[in-house]
Amino acid sequence: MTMDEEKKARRSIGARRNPASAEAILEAAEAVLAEGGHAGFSIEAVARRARAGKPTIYRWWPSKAALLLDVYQRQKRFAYPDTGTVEEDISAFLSALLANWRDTASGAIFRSVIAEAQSDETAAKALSTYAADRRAQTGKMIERAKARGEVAADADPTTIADLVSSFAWSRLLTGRLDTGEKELKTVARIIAQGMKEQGIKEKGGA
Amino acid sequence: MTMDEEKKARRSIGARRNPASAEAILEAAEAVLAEGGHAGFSIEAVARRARAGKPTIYRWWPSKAALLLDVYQRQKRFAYPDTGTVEEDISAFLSALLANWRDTASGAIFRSVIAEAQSDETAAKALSTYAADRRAQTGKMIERAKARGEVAADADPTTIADLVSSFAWSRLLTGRLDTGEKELKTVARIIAQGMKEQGIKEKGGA
Amino acid sequence: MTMDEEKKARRSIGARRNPASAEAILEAAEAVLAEGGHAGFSIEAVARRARAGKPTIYRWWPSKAALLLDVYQRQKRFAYPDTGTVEEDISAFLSALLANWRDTASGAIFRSVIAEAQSDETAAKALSTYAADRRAQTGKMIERAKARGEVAADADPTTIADLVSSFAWSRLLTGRLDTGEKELKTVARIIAQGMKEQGIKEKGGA
Amino acid sequence: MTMDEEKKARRSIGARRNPASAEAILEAAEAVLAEGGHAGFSIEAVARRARAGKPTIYRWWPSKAALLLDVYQRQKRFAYPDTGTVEEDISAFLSALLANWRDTASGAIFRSVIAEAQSDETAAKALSTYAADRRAQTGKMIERAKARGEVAADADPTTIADLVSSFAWSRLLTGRLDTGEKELKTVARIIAQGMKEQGIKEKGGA
DNA sequence: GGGTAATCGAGACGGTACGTCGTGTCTTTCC
DNA sequence: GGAAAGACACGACGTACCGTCTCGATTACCC
Repeated sequence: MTMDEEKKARRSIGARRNPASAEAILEAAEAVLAEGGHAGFSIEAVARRARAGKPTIYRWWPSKAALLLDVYQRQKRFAYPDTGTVEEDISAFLSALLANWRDTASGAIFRSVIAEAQSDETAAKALSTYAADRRAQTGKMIERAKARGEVAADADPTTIADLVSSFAWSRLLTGRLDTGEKELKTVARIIAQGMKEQGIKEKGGA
Repeated sequence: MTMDEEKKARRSIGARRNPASAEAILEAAEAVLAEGGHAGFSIEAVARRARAGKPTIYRWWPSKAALLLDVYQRQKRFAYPDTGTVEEDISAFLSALLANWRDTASGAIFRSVIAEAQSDETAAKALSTYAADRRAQTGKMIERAKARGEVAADADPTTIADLVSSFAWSRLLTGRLDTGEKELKTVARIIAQGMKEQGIKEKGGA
Repeated sequence: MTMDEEKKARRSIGARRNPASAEAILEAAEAVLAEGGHAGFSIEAVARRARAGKPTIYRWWPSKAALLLDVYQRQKRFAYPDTGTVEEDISAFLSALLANWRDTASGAIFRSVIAEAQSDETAAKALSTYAADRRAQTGKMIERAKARGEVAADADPTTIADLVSSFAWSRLLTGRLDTGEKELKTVARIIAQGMKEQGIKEKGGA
Repeated sequence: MTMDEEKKARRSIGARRNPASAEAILEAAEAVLAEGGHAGFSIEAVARRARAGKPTIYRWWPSKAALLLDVYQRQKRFAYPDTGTVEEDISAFLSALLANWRDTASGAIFRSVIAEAQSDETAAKALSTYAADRRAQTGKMIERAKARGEVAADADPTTIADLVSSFAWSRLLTGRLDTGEKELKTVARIIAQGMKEQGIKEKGGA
């Protein structure tokens, strides 16, 4: 079936987008990225692998960044942990995130998105939006903690979330995804500890 | 002077590196980056602008990233603060770093370095070495705090330094260098607070 | 017209070779060779002059020599003589060949081809193929003579053809294309005479 | 001894040419040519192999061609055969010449000289002189035959010699030095036979 | 139900940049 | 002043992709 569909070159299905081609291109892009990393990722390589014409790609994705983003969107997300304490939540979150990046193509893909965003305006905007959304999601962990009274009332959840994901980004971008559980726990503990007294210090410091 | 010196093509000054060429190449690299951004930055363009041969560049800088890093370090003039408390040290450090990235070309340059490192293996290595060095430098702030008894004895200075610089990287890479002083202070406080109790928790957790 | 046609950059005309590009490249190659000689002949220079991309040249001509050979064959307009006797055929052939080399650019071009073949393997192959083809063509003169009974039945036409063209090559390579008709006739006579008795001797020698 | 002399870098021996360097350069040039052919032959490669500085080479040999010619001159020549009949003389000469080119570095060297002569004026002149000298030498074989009455009185020895060596050149330049004895004998026979009747035909043809 | 229009794979096109090699010139240091 | 050493500006090498194009075949939609 898959064979019948993909063995022979896909053809036009009339004056409209062929979903099979779109699918094949996204899959090929993911595979190319997983195998060769950002360095080996080129429209040519994707077209070759997808047995698609370059113009077909350019028709639907105006830039490398657009394709990259679409590929990243296809990646499925893992669930946010809810362990009962914010420290363990953070630790589990970091552990799951790094493992996901390490064990699937997501890591390579996200690295590419970030890299692309440094020179491509569209990618930058998309990444910015995406990151803000993630921070909001991650912030919910903090808000839960706040509701439990684990965290100072005036601590900003998104700033804390930012701190957590910054750490993960940094490990991704410098190829240190094999961070041990112990270090992750240390980081989680620092952040969790730091949040507690937040309010008191704020008053005193101002 | 500059004219007289640079008008005619530089020549070899014997079997050793010509500092004038090195200087011209770094200057040209900076200029090319400033004008065309990361996208327009190529060894060819730098060579053209510096009136240098490509092999001269490749002789001294094995990769695009190595050159970029040199340009970055050449431009960055940056003093590590020593205020007396680790919280203020971190806050001042972040504030100065982000301001430096925001107000000079060095932010754009460092973004390029990071982007480059995502596709080029030698670039990754160069960045890795550089980042480790920076962590060690930043770690000294933490060690000073430790000596003063501000920090739990078994807190790892480089992990803390990593957390601090991760935050800065993340702001750089997502174009949020205009972070307000207040937020920086918050971040500094969280980390500083978190470090205090580190030891106790570690014992309990182990 | 030529202006209108060539002023703007040629484009692809679909997934097939663009004859206009091929033509422009061959013309440019000829011009470059005429102006700079073998020393100044480079693929880069041809591409520049033809306003063609280097890959377009490499796509169709695997080596410098292949391009040179095409230029040579494009320019050489050359009819094999058929005078009725092999001696006069050879004499006329040599005379016409040397005159063609002397009076047009083709001599210089063919010199380049031979020179190129001494260092480039693919060039050597290209020349080898071409030379074998030429020997076969020239050999037809001998075969006609054989049919007329002018030549011993077991004389190998290609060996004879080789002897004839060797003489021409040697004159080309040592810049002695102004060989007088008389000497050419002498050479033709020796070879023609020598062929006659070939068979008898061969028997005796074996 | 050779070790002691060559192991350590040669030094200047004062304000005059160091014969050891000249020798080392010529030997290196020969070796490079033998190993890599004309393609691998470069002043750089020779300098590397001879452990000599490039300027030292340029000081004494103004061009690649000059060095090449010097290398060729160093090759020792084989003796001209004198078998008693011109046909066997020619056959033996061709056989020895091709074997020499095939079995020693001479072949590669001479190919290079010829190639170089196609673009370098100096080399062209030197080759021209050398070839004329060789023709004169080879011509002596013919003159001996003439004295024995084997050859028509008015046959020009150098033209015949030219025909013979042309054949050899052609085989060298097209990489066909493994020509069998039989074919060489055929060629020798044709030329020898052709010379006999030379005079008679000349009269008739004129 | 026949013409039009947009799609598809394919791959050539003019370009730019890659990283390497060789050129011939230069200068310094040592003899 | 010769020689080793090696840096220098230059420019060609052959390859990889870029983004654009034109092609011929293939439907779906609209008159």
